[in-house]
Amino acid sequence: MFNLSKSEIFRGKHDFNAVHNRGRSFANHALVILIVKDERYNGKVGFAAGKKLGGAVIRNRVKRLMREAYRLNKNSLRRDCGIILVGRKFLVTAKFKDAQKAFLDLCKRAKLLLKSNQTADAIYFSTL
RNA sequence: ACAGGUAGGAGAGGCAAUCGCGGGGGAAUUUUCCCACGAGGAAAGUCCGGACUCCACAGAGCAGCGUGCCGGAUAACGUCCGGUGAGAGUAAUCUUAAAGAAAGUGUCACAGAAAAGAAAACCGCUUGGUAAGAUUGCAAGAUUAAGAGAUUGCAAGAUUACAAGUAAGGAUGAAAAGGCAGGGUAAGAGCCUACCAGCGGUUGAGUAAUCAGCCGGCUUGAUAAACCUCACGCGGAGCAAAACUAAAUAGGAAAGGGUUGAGGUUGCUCGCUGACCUUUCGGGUAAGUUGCUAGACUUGGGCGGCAACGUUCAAGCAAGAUAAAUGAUUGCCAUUAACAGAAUCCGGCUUAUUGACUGCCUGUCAAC
RNA sequence: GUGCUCGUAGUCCAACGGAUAAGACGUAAGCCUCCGGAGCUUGAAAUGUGGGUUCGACUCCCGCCGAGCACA
Repeated sequence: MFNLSKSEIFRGKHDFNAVHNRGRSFANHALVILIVKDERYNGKVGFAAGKKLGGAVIRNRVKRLMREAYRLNKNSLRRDCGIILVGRKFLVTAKFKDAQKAFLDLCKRAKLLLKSNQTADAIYFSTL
């Protein structure tokens, strides 16, 4: 249910450039979302963290936070587009709950959420 | 007890549950389940040294670069260990690119007399008596009534100029051609002597750097992290190395050069190799597999060595990704805790770093 | 992975091993003006950082920090 395997994540310069050039962007203090509406992508996602944020440890942490937020909520998102998440400085010191909240807010603004579904938290706790 | 020095290990989360990630193994058989494993002391900087791969299994000379007290360790090193000299500290201890300045060249600002040929005389000191000469003494003596006394000669002579000697003293400077004391001298000077420093020789100790003793002559600025000399070392490129498989209109086209030798082999000259190379135009790929982790390996013990380390025995297998794997939530216990993420692999160096801990040593104070 | 270059006032730049670190623009104060501008005068302001060599270091050497470039 909450798997996120390699085949669902963008690989290579080619895909990143394509989304970056054609996509629409939404941003808040924590992260930036780039979206391209294309059914071929089938809900693939990419994670990025620039060198400005810090060293390898910090960039890894930012990417992990974003991936966890995406993984736990991906069933309530639309699947007919490709997404790239770019980390911002807030995530360096943020806790997971704050990161997830920021992510969901941004998804609402980008109209990525499926209306009929329960909230992500409800799904999460029902599996426990 | 306080202060300091030094060596060292460990390096902040642990346990349980749930959801996930990476490659591996197994079961199942087409997408699931199970199992164990999964970042560091610096993984970093890329500052050195190797292994490995390809180019002659790696060649010669010059150039270039690096290292630089001595001995040892090591695969190797610019690393480490032990020792010597020099410097710092009351001491424990620490620091040290520490060969050669008598092969040659360069530089040494300002100041100062002089800054590198044993050179140089500004002040000072001494001698000469060459020149000038205030003044003093003695003698002669124009003029004069006398007092006075021009002038001349001889002697002494402050002082000035000149000549010569002198580097002990002053002044300048970071540095002034050994230091200090005595003798010596016209005044001075290694001119002579003792001690110290340095130089050369020699004897002894030590593998050696070096140390100690004796003798000798009598003294040589600093800088080589300036050029340089000497000794030693270094062939080049790097896992995007290298090999294989596949795909792409696809072993493309044009011009130029080429077995009378293209290109490669860091720069040049040789030597070696031996068929492609360069530019332009047009068009693409940038995918997979191997390399890829069992090794100068890890842990523990014995033996040798002051030590670095070597050797031997036993046990063990411990990441292998490729937009690149360690995270999230809850509970309990600790506690609010650093720097930080493998990318072919090892040995070092350097830098970043929380709160503590352990061993040994030194100094001061107190008590016995 | 490999190789190379560069760090000097707020900015752009100079500077043989000899210092009080030069210049331009900007900036501060004053003069001038009814006010401002222009002009004139006078200032302030720097060697990325820690060591070493040297009598003396922006300069030479070593270690860090930062910036940039090139190749595969």
